[in-house]
Amino acid sequence: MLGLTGAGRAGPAPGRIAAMPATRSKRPLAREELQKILKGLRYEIYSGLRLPRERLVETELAEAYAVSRMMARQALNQLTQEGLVHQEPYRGALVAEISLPKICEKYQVAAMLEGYAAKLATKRLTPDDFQALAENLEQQRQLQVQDIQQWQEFNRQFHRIINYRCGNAQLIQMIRENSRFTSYWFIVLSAPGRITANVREHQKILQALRQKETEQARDMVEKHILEASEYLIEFLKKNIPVGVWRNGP
Amino acid sequence: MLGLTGAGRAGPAPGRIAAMPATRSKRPLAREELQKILKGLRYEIYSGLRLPRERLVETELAEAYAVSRMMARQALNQLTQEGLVHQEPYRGALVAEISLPKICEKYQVAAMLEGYAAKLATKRLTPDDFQALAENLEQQRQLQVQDIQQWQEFNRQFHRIINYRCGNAQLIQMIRENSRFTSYWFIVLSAPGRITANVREHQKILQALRQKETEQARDMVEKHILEASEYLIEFLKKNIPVGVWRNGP
DNA sequence: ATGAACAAGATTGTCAACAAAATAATTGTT
DNA sequence: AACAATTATTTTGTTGACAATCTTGTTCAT
Repeated sequence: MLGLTGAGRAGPAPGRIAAMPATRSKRPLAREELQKILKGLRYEIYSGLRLPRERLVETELAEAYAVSRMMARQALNQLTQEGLVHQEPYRGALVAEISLPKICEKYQVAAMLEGYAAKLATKRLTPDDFQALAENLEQQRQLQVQDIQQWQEFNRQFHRIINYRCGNAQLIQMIRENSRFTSYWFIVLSAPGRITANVREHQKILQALRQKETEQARDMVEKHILEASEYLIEFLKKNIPVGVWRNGP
Repeated sequence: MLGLTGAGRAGPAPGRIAAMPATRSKRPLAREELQKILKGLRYEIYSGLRLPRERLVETELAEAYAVSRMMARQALNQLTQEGLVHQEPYRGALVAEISLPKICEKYQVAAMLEGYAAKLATKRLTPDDFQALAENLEQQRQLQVQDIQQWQEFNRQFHRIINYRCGNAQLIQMIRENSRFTSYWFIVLSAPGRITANVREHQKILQALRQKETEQARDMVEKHILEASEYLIEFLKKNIPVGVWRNGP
């Protein structure tokens, strides 16, 4: 066995002057390259640039993103775990199919996660948080109907304040991963008229949180998200975007 | 763009007689090798054979499991994503530290997930399922106090029947991943005396499910798991196993 | 024509050698 | 002897070549 025994993590290498002032290293830091191709691919898939069932050839990706094939490979593995890509041995990777039932499931999970987060948060929200939430709501109310982009940002912020006060890092992690998916589709929810309803629900949620009505707060958040998702599903059924299957795997 | 356009997934390669009857291929099918080292490492970490902060050197693992270094590498990446291993660039991999707060979080998440699953399951459980649940409970009741291993199996089965009827594949997946962690620690719960209490709670849960009391079923499952976890935490506080930190990162 | 055998090309999976970084051991200086 | 600088060793990260597999295109017998 090696020297590093138990707790004694040897500090930074003792004798070593910082020889290079700015040029960190010759190698381009593959950690960042992986993030680059991951972000790029996620964007391309979510935004519809890469359609479901489209092939993702390793060499092509490697060239397109100017990374090694191994990096592309690793990125594909990661995306497979995230559910965006489907892989089969010796047959390569395709953009995963998105089906209406799958979207429903994702939103159901989101409702569960954020509802529980709200329940936990009732015991941990600070006066500062309530202040921030109230200000956020006030800004939402004053918003014009056409500021969809802006409202979306406020909406995300509102939920984020609550979620991040749940006190459970695992849960926060799960919410973040899940909402990587849902937040893309959320844009459709911003149909005019739907915004005012949302703001009203937000107000009720804030009220419940203030009065420490844990179960009520949870119920409200759950229903809030489920209702919004039903709206989205209804919309999608009428107006299916490219690459969404009605009843997929 | 390549040939594989749209839906037309070409079937299995047309002309090719099954030349080799049994010997599938020369290569040992690395897919299975990866599972081998993954399972082995998970077991070693969970069972305490590998303690937290212990170094996991790629070459050593490769030799120990008779796989290539790349396989060991891949396994470590996977385990890092699962949270069992901690990695730092150019410094290697250590067994992740387990802290009491982390265990609490995992159980809280389990309670949320399975509670919601129970809620959803009330609308989908079939008469056959109820039959199976009732039989399971009967067997639990007739169990002797010392049959801890056996009872654990029944307990897992009971919850599995409910969870798998939630109708949400995403949720099932999350439960499965989470319980990879919790199910190991669950063994401690089987303190004598605790079993009878558990069986009583199971009975109440079954009753609520039968009467389609969705919210009540959910509450009960949540409390059921949280209570059990409190018991476990209490036990761990007094009798900390090697490799569990009281307040870790 | 139809469809099976075969060959050619493309793509994925794996491994081993090499480069970069970190850690440990050694040497030299005060 | 204590500390800094250097060298050596170990370990990780990456690249490129090669093998296994799948896909496609062609040929040939029926």
